[in-house]
Formats: sequence, C-alpha cells, structure tokens
Amino acid sequence: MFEKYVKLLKENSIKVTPQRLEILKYLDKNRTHPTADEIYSELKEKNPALSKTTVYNSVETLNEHGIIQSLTISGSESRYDFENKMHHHFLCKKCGNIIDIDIECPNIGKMLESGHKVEEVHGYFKGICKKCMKKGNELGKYVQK
Amino acid sequence: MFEKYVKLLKENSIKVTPQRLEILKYLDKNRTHPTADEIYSELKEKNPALSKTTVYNSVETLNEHGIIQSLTISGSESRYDFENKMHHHFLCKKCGNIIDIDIECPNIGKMLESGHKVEEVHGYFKGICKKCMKKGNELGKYVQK
DNA sequence: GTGTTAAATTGTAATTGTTACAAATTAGAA
DNA sequence: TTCTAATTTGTAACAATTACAATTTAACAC
Repeated sequence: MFEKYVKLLKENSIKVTPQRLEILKYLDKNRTHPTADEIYSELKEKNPALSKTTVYNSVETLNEHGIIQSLTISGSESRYDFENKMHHHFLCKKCGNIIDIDIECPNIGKMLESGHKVEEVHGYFKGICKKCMKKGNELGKYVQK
Repeated sequence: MFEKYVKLLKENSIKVTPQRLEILKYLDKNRTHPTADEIYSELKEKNPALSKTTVYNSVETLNEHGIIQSLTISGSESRYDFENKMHHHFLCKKCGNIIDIDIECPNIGKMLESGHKVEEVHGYFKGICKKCMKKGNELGKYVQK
C-alpha cells in the first residue's frame, strides 16, 4: 500500500511518518496539482489531528528533496505535483485547471552554458483551455487572474 | 519625458494618469523586476498621496493590456517587468536577483496545435546565479525558497 | 472654458496564503 | 528500552493582496 512512498522517503534519508505517507499518496492519486489547503482539508477528514503546518512543512521537505514539484504558476498559491520529471504546465484562466504539458525545455543546453547553476525549470503557459474554448466559456468571468 | 508612456496608454485606450505614467517610468528605468511594494515605496517619496492600492490596480491593468509583464517566479510575491517581449527569467535562490534570459520558447508551435488558447508564456529557471557561484555563496543561507 | 460621467485614486479594513515558534510527540538508532 | 534529533501540532503573527466606499479626475461633449 505505502511501500512505494516509504521507498521514496528512505531513498532520500528523511524520516518515514504517517503524515508524509498520506500526503504522498494523496498527491499520487490526485494529479490535479492541489494546493496545501486542499491536501489539508482532504486528509484532515481521516486524521483530525493533522495540522496545516505539517502539510506546509512536508511539501516543502518533499520539494527540497525533489520527490515532488512545487509550482508557482498561479501567483496566489503554491501547487504541488507528484510528477517530478520535467514537464510544463498550462493554467486555464477560466476554469482554473492546471494541465500537464509533456514537453521538455529545449533551452536547457543554453542554460548550462550560461554559468548559472540551474536547479529547477518551470514552463508555464496561461490562457483558455481547449475545453473552455469549446464551451465558449472564454467570454465568461475569469476565475483566476 | 513621458511621451513614450503616454503613447503606450493611448494605444491601449486606457486613461493617462500621472500615477500610471510614474509607474511605467519607474519600471522602464528599473529593470530589476520590482515588486509592487518596491514601486510604491519609491514613488511614495515624490508623491506622498500615492496609495498602494493604486499601484496594485495599475500594474494589473498594465499587465492585462500587455504593456508590462507580471511574473510569478518567486511564489511569494509578483514581480513586474517593463519588457513585454517574450523572454525567460532566472531566479537566484541565493541573492534573490531575477535575471533576464533572452531566449524564446521553441515549444510555442506545439502549444498552438494543442487546442488551448495561449495568452502568456513564462519560462522560469531557479538555482544559483553565475555571480553567486563565483563568490562561493552557494554554501550560504538561501534568501528565497 | 464648463459640465458631465465613467474611470481612477485613495485609505482603511479584511482576507488569504504562509511562516514563526514553543511545547509535545515520535521515528530511528544505539 | 532508552535516547535524541526530527517531526508534528496549535496558535499567533506576518506579508501580499483584495474589497469596498468615498473622493477625485481624465476625457469627452458642448
């Protein structure tokens, strides 16, 4: 059940706690790039003693170790992604959904030559997603700046 | 003095106000990708009546019209860039500086075929900048997560 | 110029996401 | 089983941003 997540934590020499396991499981099952608050609200139901601070601490640690990815695409809140391989993201300003875009950044070569030490690569596109375009929703109120 | 900025506002059919002109001038002269608070603090000195809300309103309007660019690279606060042509950014986690990276995104073609309507393209790299690498600063405390 | 009106500005208060911190608990090693 | 550093918890603080109502003003028509 949790072996996969236990392995991830042990490989990174960080302690295996029930909270971290639940957070990893939640992110693995919910590939919608949830916020810290969404993780908290959902996990709080099964574990009422869970603290929001723990969620923040955990995702920060997991991100630092490269187990998960922290996204700053929306500007107002961080999003978390279980997928840690490089890929890009599209934020729909209408429905608020964040869609995975499976492309690599072809500029990495140039960046390696730049002299800067690159630790993270984020490719963010913003606009109106395919679904909302079909619905004609692009004329409606935007949910996200 | 302000003709350039007046022109930008008129081309976009938005009102020419002294506040907007000062904000544009400040961003044009300060290509360090300032925060709303930095813009406010600086301009407040010459115009003590300036409101922080005005700065927020103005940069939002200017960004919506594509006159300036709003960056969500840091996660904790928005940064503003007078340069509105597509380019990427590098955030140094040590010194906090945001460096312009003059490359285009070669993935745009793919994105146009995706069915999503792309309105903004953000390429963010994070790590340790060349200068901080030389100083050996990469071992010090990070100023920015 | 004067009057008019919608848009912009202002100041304050509220909100939201996140962090600081001290006390209690616990994972993992001895 | 014991020990200790790491983690978790809860509360309070903080910082960035937004809401909102009152005031002012840019731009347009006359």
